[in-house]
Amino acid sequence: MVVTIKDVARLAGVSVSSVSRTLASPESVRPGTRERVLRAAAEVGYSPNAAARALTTGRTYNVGLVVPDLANPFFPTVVKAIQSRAREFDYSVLLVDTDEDPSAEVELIRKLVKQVDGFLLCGPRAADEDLRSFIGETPVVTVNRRVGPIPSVICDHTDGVRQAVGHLAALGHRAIAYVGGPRASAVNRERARGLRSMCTSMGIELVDLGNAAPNFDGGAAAADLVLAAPVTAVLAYNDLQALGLVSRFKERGASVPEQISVVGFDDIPLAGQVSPRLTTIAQRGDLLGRAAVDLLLDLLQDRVGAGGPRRVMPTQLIVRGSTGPAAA
Amino acid sequence: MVVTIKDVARLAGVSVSSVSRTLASPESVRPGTRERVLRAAAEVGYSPNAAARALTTGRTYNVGLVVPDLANPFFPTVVKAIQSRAREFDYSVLLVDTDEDPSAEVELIRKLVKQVDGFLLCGPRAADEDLRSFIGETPVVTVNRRVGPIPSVICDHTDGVRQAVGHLAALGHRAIAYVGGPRASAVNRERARGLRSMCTSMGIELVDLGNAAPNFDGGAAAADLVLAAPVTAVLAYNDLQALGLVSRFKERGASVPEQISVVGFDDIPLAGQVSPRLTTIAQRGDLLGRAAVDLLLDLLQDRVGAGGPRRVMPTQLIVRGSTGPAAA
DNA sequence: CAAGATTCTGAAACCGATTCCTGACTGAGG
DNA sequence: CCTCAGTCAGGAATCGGTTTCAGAATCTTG
Repeated sequence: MVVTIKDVARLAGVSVSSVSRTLASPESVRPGTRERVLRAAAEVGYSPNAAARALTTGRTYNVGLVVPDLANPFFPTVVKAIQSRAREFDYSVLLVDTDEDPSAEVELIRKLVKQVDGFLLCGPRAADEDLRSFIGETPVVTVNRRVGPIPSVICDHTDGVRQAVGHLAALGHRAIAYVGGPRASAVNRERARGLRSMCTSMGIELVDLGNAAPNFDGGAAAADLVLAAPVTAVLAYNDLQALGLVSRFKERGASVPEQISVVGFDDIPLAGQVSPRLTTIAQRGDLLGRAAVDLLLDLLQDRVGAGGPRRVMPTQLIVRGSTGPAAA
Repeated sequence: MVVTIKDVARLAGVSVSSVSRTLASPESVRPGTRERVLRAAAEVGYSPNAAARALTTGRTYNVGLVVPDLANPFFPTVVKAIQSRAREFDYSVLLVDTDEDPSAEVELIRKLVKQVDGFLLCGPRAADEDLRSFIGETPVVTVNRRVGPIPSVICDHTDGVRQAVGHLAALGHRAIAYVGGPRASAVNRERARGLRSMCTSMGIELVDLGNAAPNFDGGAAAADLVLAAPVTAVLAYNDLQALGLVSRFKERGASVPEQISVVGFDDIPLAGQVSPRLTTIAQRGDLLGRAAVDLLLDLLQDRVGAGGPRRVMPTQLIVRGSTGPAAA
């Protein structure tokens, strides 16, 4: 049988109120009582029923975590960090994978709204107005996306792009291509925008190759477009794409970085392990996840964190073997 | 304000019981009433409070999902499948990543036990007796591990090993090495055991290189051991290790598969995309996850599935470029 | 059309906690 | 020794649903 607070109360010879109080704020109860209650609780192995607690307090101690695609190695890093940080505060994580589907995303959030105290939306794909519709209803923190007044934790992608373009320019590249990610991805839009303005200001020609799937095959498919374009370097939306590019370049006999330089995004674990090792713009998924949890928890406590409702994390260009001087 | 069942009842001009009934079993209520209730519910945008429901029914509609390490690309596949299958039945997934720590695993399960209807334990690392201690307390399904009478969904790793050894033997290999995974991994034990018996019966010499970390670096570290051993082929505990092996072999100037053949395990997405493409023993994480959810849900309905409390999924050797005829 | 069978509906108990409110007890001070 | 303030503990209401039970409404049937 399940043991409830009543069992503990009976065993300790006190009322349920006293048990509840003892567990919630031990100092509000006399030492003798406290002693007996704790002993009784330990004896029967009592642990409170989360549903009952949620019902009275209105707090579930759950957070909803929404990711577009767990198969993208960047997200597990974030999810791990979120899960572990949330646990520290006794919060559990309800995970939802939307498979890059904006409408599924909205629907799933709707369904979960009563089961969680708030949401962490990683790279949400839904439209701004849909996301905005949740404000007021439930606390939300977006990760790597900025939507109006919604608190967010983002990486400074613009700065990352700046570093990458600077790096390529220094290597003598005068024309570079960009392989885009999902149209619905805010990160993609921000990178593309940053890239345009950066290239313009540095006098570098930018060839936009449109949107490709944010995975290995998407990159491989785009590789031939790159080779057909008058460029000596290519930036990919993420590392998986970059790996796909490199792989297809090899097949086509285009050597990296001698003939073409490749820059990825994210610095997934494998990026530094393949050959050639991938030059990439790193974002620290673990820091991102941790900061997102902290921000959401601040929100839940009604203390808007000292850092305000948005936090920006640095990005860093990691130069490895996939970039080199521009081909003549 | 939040809308409750009372608001719906008032608006529809019926009692809360009728609203509850209408939503739970529409056929038990007169069409006219049903009509009004549904209209009212839609109008105010009612959705039931999960905590309240859990309190009365004793069912949370949550399942606990425990994985050792989400960063291992095999697990996201499983998690995605589990999440999506669970959603079909309106179950939510509480995700826990134990970071390969057996004691954390037990502790986390304990903490979640009141919040879920049951657990899915993917490749649990805890000791048999610890896992057994949960039986009776809460429904549990283990994935890729068999513990006494606990219902489980596993891949036929022994058969996978059989296929791999047969493949290598046919290629003329007479001595092979095995790079092990985590000591706490049941899959590792099963593979090692199957490997031993298979090699014995086929007259192939097996060199056990002990346990390595189940990731790229673990494989890279083991590569030198492999080269120092009198073998012409190596089986790794998983694909990440295999990739690490290949990478380090390249650095050492040992060509794959000419000088040494490499076989991985799992068939993670990248396995078919690197060069040389990895020969590997595939296990379908998606099928595994889906079957695990179905089994757990059967358990929760007290109908032990037609397939009984254990289900075995096939494994399949995928022959690609990393294996070839044994070096002379 | 009345009586009995059947179908629907509403009132109320209940799930397991939290928390407000009140009364009992304690100790201090006069 | 009595009063009063302050501390501590218990009773009861409450959260938002589900479900049992009994009575009301409807339908059959003779």
